[in-house]
Amino acid sequence: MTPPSIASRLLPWYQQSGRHDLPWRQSRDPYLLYLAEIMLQQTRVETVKPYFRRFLARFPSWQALADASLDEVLALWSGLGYYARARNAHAAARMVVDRFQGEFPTDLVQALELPGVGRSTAAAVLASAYGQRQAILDANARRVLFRYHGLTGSMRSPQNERLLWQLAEQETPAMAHDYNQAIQDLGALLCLSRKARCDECPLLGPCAGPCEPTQIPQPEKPVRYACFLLLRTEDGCVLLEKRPNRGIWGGLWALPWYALAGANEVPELAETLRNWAREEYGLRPQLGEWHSWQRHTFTHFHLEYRVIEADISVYGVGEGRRALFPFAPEQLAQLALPSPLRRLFS
DNA sequence: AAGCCGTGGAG
DNA sequence: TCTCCAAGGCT
Repeated sequence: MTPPSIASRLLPWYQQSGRHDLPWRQSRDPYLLYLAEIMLQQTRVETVKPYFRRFLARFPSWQALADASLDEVLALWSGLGYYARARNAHAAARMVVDRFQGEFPTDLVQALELPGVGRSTAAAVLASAYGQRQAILDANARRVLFRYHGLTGSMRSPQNERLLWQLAEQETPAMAHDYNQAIQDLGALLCLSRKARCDECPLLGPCAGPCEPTQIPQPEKPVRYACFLLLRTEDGCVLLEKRPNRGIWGGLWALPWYALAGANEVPELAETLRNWAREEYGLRPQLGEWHSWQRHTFTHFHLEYRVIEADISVYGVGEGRRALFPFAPEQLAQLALPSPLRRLFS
């Protein structure tokens, strides 16, 4: 007892009610479509729009992106999050230029060789850029297919994962480009995760209804504590260090991060910080004002941090184990900074 | 396979 | 204030 195909009802609705004004909707440029797909991973459309505009203006082609420094790429990604996407996009552009003759692959297997391009992203680009019949399975398509076919259990269970991909392939018509956009619009506009607007849905009837996947209880996020050292030189520069490409804020510029065991004040914390600054960075800062506690939530932990101001009179690069670089206040806006630091400096 | 990787809006 | 979650992919 299989329900009728989704496409027959979905496509007319899409023509009428779809989001046809999105900046990447009209183009068939593989580079532009690729960039949109990467930025949209785990990220809302409205958040992406201004980043997409700026990024495309500065890096309008594979070649432009490949020629850029990673530092500048990250600077334009700053605030968008999941910075591995930017590092991967930079590497992918170089791979397209060097290995694929400057063209996004037309073959799914080759597209999957690009770092940061998984099955759904590759399929989305091949469908929209080249008109191929390729099925996507993003959060929207997942939710729509899950409900339409009345699935039960967890969305992410291996069984449902296989089943959802199978359904995605099965439902995707030859006009995959329009269908892929349409099912994403349906998920974003009507088939919402919390309150599905079934009364307006073109799939009402054959759809099994707004059945919900069984929620896997998410483990509580642990809280970590830290203080950030805001070091200023006598000529007003701020000292920043480049974070390693792995881990939180990979490749971005940040303040020295001293991990604390807890939120409780330690009597000798100032002395500890001075010793740490000397051993790690070769500095002898004069500590100043504490900022108030702030909370920043990452994917898998909360960070409670406070900034402490500090002045240094003598500064030389390379005196400690870890390098710090001075930046004048007017330079900071152009840097690849994580959001909390962009706020701090603004 | 499950943990890792950001951020901001919605409720 | 807090949790949830959004055009996922990598290790």
